[in-house]
Amino acid sequence: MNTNRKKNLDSNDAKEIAVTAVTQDAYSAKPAPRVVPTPSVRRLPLYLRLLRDYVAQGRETISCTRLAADLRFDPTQVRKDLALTGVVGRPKVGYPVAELIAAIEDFLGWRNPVNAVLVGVGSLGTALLGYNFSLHGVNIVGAFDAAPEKVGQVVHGREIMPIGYLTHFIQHRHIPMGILAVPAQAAQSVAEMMVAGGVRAIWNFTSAALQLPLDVLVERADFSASLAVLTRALAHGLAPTPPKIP
Amino acid sequence: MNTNRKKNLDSNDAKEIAVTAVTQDAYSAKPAPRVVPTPSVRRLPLYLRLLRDYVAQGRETISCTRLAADLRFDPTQVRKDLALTGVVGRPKVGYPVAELIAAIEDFLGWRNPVNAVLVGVGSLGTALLGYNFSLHGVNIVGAFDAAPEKVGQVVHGREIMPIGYLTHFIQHRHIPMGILAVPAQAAQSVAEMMVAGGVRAIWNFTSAALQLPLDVLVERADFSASLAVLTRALAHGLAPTPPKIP
DNA sequence: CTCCAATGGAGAATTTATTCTCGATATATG
DNA sequence: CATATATCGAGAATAAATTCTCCATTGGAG
Repeated sequence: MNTNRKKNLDSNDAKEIAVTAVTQDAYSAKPAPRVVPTPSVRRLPLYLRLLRDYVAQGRETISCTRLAADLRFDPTQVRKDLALTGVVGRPKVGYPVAELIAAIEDFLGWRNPVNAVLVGVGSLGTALLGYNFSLHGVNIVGAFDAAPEKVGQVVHGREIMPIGYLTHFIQHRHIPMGILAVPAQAAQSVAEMMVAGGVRAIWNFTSAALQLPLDVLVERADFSASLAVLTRALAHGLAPTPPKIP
Repeated sequence: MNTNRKKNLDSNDAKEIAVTAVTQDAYSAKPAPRVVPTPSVRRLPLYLRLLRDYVAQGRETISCTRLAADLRFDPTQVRKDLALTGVVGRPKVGYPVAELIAAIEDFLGWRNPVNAVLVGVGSLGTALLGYNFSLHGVNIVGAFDAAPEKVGQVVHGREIMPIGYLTHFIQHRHIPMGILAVPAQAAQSVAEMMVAGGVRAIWNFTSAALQLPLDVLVERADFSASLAVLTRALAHGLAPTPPKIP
């Protein structure tokens, strides 16, 4: 009964297709739709990965039929997802690969990485520090840990700072994102420090359910959800193999 | 149009509530529903985590109202999710905590862990080997890597074996699950080896879109999906802060 | 013992996501 | 130049997930 937040802006989204640049470029961008399905956002990186492969193979255009076949998706779903980026395809040809890549990166904010801090330099935290997420929209610019013996160590080029500095560091450098890789018991209090510093989003690798202000976006990344899907399927005679007899 | 696999058995699921053991236990199990929403399965571990906290606090029963408040979920959603386990609650009291825990673990198959092999002992693979997933339904019983210098090393108590042994190992020990933590370029070929060995599910930490038989369940665990949600939100003025004005 | 308030259960209603259908368009072919 | 066909775009139809509504039950208060 409460979630009427988009009711007031979903009435004017169907009447402004292809008004811009009808003539010259043919691959013209449409205004991006205002409301975006989260599952589509999650799928976009998959397209991106594949599109880069196509570039490596020298392709300049790609049809959604082909994309769908490679991903085992429904072609219509691919079209709807790609429509989010505003790139338009051409009949009989497909979408321009290079433009699509750029548009997806733009859409996801992956051309302008945001800064982030990571807290909890255990085995997972260390692994995360080892990745370079700058092509995925995130730069980890600080690492923190509660264990005094870890403070001062340098892991993957970053010196570990004490938790006591966390809030001030975030505040002072205007860090918008925190990565939580601490033990579950510590999660809530560390998350609160992050929020106190002004973080607007948290990537939560712990199994804790965080209690935070509603305007802080928490993305759950702990392993138990996907494990649940896998083990449940294996225990109960596996996913019933969608028959698909069209 | 094709997915009519449940149509023929959804007619007889509403008329047999609380027929078993009406008198003595009161917390009687109902027959589990046949079709299960995946989002619900993903949420079950969250309940489990919270329920264990409640046990630690000495609670014996818990209302879905309270659970929902702690998780910021809708109470009805909590009820529907818990109904999957077959545990029934009592008005004015709530659900029996201990029974719920057991029922969720059973439902997810977490009381009888399945064996799994892990391939790719890089930083992420090493971190995964360090976790003990046996309370989450999985025992990693073998680790493999392509790099000759890693083979023979012992990581978190497991000796790394050469990739060449992978298929035979899976086949011989009837391993139902593979964990993919290799570089994306190697993902497809390693996945095929796993499938050749007889694996029925793959936990895929790579960014590759695997092309495998449809009866092999692939659960995507790579980081790009959740990063996409986070960075897109941060780039475009964040999740519109659900106003919640009831 | 009777009434009240909290609660779970079931199904309906709504919202969200996916898939289907159709028409338009651009390229290739003859 | 005319025609056939692969493809996209949009909207409709379907399916899935979430939320709402109502009712029955239970324990506690008076």
